[in-house]
Amino acid sequence: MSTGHRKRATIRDVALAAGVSVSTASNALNGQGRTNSETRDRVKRIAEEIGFRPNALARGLLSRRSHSIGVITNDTYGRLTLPMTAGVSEALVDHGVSVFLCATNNDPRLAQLHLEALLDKQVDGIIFTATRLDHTPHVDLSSLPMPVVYAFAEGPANSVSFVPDDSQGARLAVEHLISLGYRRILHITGPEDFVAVRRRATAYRGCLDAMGEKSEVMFGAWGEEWGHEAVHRILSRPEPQPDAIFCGSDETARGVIDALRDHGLSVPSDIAVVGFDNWHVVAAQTRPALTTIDMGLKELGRKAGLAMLDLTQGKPVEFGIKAIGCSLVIRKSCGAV
Amino acid sequence: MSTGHRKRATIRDVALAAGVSVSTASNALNGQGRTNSETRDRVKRIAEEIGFRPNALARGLLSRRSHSIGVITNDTYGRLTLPMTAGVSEALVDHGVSVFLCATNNDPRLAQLHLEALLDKQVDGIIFTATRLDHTPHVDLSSLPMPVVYAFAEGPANSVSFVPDDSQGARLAVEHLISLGYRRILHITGPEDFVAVRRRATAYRGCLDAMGEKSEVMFGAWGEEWGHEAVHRILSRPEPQPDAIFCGSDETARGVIDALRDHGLSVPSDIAVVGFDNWHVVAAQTRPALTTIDMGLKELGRKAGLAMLDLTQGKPVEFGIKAIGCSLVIRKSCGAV
DNA sequence: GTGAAAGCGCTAACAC
DNA sequence: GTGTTAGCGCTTTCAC
Repeated sequence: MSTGHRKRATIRDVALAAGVSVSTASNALNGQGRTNSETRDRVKRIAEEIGFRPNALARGLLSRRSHSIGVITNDTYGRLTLPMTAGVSEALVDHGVSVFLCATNNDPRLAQLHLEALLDKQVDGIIFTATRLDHTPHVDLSSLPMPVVYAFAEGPANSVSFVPDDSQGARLAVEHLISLGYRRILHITGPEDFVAVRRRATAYRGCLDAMGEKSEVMFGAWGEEWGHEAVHRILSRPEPQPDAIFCGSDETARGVIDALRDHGLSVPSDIAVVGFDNWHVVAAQTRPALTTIDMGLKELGRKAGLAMLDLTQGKPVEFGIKAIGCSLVIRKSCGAV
Repeated sequence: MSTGHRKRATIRDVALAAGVSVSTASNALNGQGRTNSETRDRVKRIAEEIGFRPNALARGLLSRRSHSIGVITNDTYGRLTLPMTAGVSEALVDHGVSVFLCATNNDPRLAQLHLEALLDKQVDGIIFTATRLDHTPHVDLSSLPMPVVYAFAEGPANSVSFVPDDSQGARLAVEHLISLGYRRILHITGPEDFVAVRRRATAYRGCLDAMGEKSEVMFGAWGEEWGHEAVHRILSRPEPQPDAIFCGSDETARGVIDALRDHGLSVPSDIAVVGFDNWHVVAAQTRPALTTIDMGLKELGRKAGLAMLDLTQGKPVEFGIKAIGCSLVIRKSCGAV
């Protein structure tokens, strides 16, 4: 059985077979310079026949563009990284750019190792990504010989960053509840030291303030357990109870919904619930299925990829932190028709 | 503010600064040939000082080794791919090998595009990965000019493949139940057309047959909903009821546990439950937390990475499909102390 | 021990 | 239009 480890055809083989010089072959293949259309077609046909593919290493050496970029992430689990990286990759593959994925596992040594490998490989740019917006790289990205883009992370002021618009996402959720007539809306969310948590909470308060309604935020751990605990707490205090709960994560929302059911309250007729993340495995399987906010991570990745493309091509790119709009996904837990 | 886009130091700069020729600098840096130890140290020191890093493109062009490999996956969601790729990457980063991640999204055009980009970039090898063992690549990997390794996928007989040992994993689960005294063990699992589902079911039946106990397998869709439905079905038939349920996925197990609770049965005192996957977001948050089987995906990725390393270095690698052992993770739903 | 020269595969000036 | 030449950054004979 052929292992297929035959030597690969080079442009010399093409030139030889076509009876032209290497440079003519190159010109013909790349449509550069003046080439007789007949020779050009012949060269192209022969290249196709012998399965010639240009060596990107050689090209890169000359052009100083490797057509590859690196994505550095601290996320091994993949919930945020993979959709985002898929978006990046999708934006770039049509331009022949491939993506090195480097998971640092929050280990500075690993981060440094990966970074050095990327630099050696002459990547055209680096995208830094993290599990939380206020996470900082374990390596110095401030003076690299190539552009750096931050995705789901906030870089320094003179950099290009893309983050989900947490404020707008929270507003989307709360305004949805308000439009359905809910007024006593509670916010159960994650730990206050997450910047995203604070932004969502602030936006939530803003909406209720504008309506002249009271607001209340309960900070806690991420996860379902906190949802249970929070519900127990509020149900054991005097009336009036909230008529809707906006949760800072789908996991918390799931905990909230389960706890409400345990207490004999039904969602959404007794209390409506909206989550945040649209993490399918959670949101689609709560009972009832969860109305939630989608951060559009893939699109965020696509935007980051396109910005990187522009940067590598020397096109002007607006600096600063760009907030990407979230969208509302309506399921049964609130507002389904 | 410096953008840092200064021209990078080449080996010529090092040679110039050290007052030696380029070839001597090269020898010194790589410890090749005969070099005066004093010159060698000087060259190395100067290289360090001016921040010289060898250009991997130039090196690769010469050595025909790019020190990069490609991972092709159809998984955009990331549950399986990312831990595995992290394992691959972890095994390789210390050897200076970086990993291109290519998500095909099950689109043949995209798969072809990615494959061509990888070939052009002279990757030293390709690892193919999928969301299910019996998924086939959308591109022809049979006669590539570099080695191919299959991870969580079964390649042709003359290839190197790593898969979880589904049979052993299932046995682990069932034997755990048996050792705890359970005898009427039911298996609620996924769709029968998955090879992994069939293997787990066969191993399950084998264990019960060996004990002289009856076995029963219920195939269905993956997901929690199927868990609910299956429980409703069994509880509405005549006695005797199972005393334990082995589920083919954590999601199904979660559905089963929730449904049992709805019916006033408690886990594990009335019925014990074991899952499969150890998908943290599911397994850790069921009530009670789920005893389940871990497929060791990261380790599987590491093994695949190491095999790839050997292949690229021309070392002998055993062909065929290697099954990687699963492990039992004990939580509250069965067997916790 | 060290350096000059050749060449990996490709592209871009510049003659012809 | 086409071919010759030079060179991207590096490693590797092979003289000296």
